[in-house]
Amino acid sequence: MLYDLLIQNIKKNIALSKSELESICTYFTPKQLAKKEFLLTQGSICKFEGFVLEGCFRIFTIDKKGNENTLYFATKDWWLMDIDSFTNQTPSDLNIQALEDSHIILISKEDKAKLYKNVPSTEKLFRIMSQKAIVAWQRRLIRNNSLTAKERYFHFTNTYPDIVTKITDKQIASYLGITHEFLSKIKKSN
Amino acid sequence: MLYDLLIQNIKKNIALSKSELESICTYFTPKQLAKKEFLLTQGSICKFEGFVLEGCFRIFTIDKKGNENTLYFATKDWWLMDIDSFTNQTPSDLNIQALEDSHIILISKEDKAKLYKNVPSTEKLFRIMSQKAIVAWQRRLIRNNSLTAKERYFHFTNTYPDIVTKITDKQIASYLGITHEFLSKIKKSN
DNA sequence: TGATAAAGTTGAACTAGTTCAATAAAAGTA
DNA sequence: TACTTTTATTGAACTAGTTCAACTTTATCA
Repeated sequence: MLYDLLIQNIKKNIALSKSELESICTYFTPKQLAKKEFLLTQGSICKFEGFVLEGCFRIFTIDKKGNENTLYFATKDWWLMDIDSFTNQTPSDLNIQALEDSHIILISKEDKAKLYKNVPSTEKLFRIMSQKAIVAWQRRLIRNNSLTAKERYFHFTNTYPDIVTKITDKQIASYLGITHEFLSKIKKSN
Repeated sequence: MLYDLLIQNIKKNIALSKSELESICTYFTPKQLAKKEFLLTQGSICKFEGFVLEGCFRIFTIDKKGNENTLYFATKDWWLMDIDSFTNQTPSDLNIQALEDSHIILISKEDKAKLYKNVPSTEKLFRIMSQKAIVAWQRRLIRNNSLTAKERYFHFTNTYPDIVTKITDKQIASYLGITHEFLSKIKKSN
């Protein structure tokens, strides 16, 4: 079923009743995106929180020098949003682009508020999810400061072998914080 | 009063009743730390979540090469913990050290669980706090990848002028992800 | 107060990673 | 199928940041 993956994702974080899980699902609506299509562009307001059922996305910024900086990739079972823009309804710094034909489910800001109200245990759910995300961001930061580009590259390919098959080296480089030319040299050196 | 700062901190995130706020405070116990004293050391389990009333702390790791990597500094009005170790009661990767005589309040894992149960709105409070933290970590990561060391140094000193007065250049360097020798050269170059 | 440790500075040699430009390979499109 | 655009590779010159070592300044504390 459409919402099975979402239910499994929730269950990884918290034990909820069947009726709670079913209720949560009703707040999400499906959406398809074609390859290269943008779900969010820098400067616009993030009106949804998304969850990937199928496909792959890249979440990235473009800085003043024109360089792309990839924050993360989201495939099946990942969440998708600009938390800041979604929460405060302010212009986003992020771009979210489908890297292949993709299938997601979305919840709007208004429905998210209703969800918190009508299914109070979702507060705990999203608290736990957020706390796990903090840990992941902290670890990424430490890796960026303590590992070489080569070590980071191998950490990435070992940790996300499934994502690696869906993205270009240029995109990996923008995730690792190096130029794609240097990534090419890293790959050759081993 | 002892808990005024905590109450103000909570109010920045969520509107709670006076009784809820007072109830929350009862779960926290005060603790003093002398300069250089550790609240948490790498390998041990984080048994508390802390909030700084006075003083300054450094949260850092030491990697395999022996290099220190500062995750953040916490002064008055900052939270203090290893979320991962606290949540899962697993050995911590982090060190938390007082940089001056400090005054904090702590809540244990058991009391935090009781707090969530007895004051359900704290789920929302900590969800909101966690989401703000994610935004901050994401921005830091983007800055690290898109700014030069010199730009990061000035961003840090402009953003946290109060913290700068309490820490050494060596500690700033370990936060910026550069050597202290290079930081010294950055400072001279301007 | 003086002694000792720690932090900060400086310079020279080095290296990880960048920049630019040219070319090759692959993917998208008609 | 050929044409165009994007991605990947490679080399040479460069630069941001490191390493090491010597020295100076500032904290610490008995």
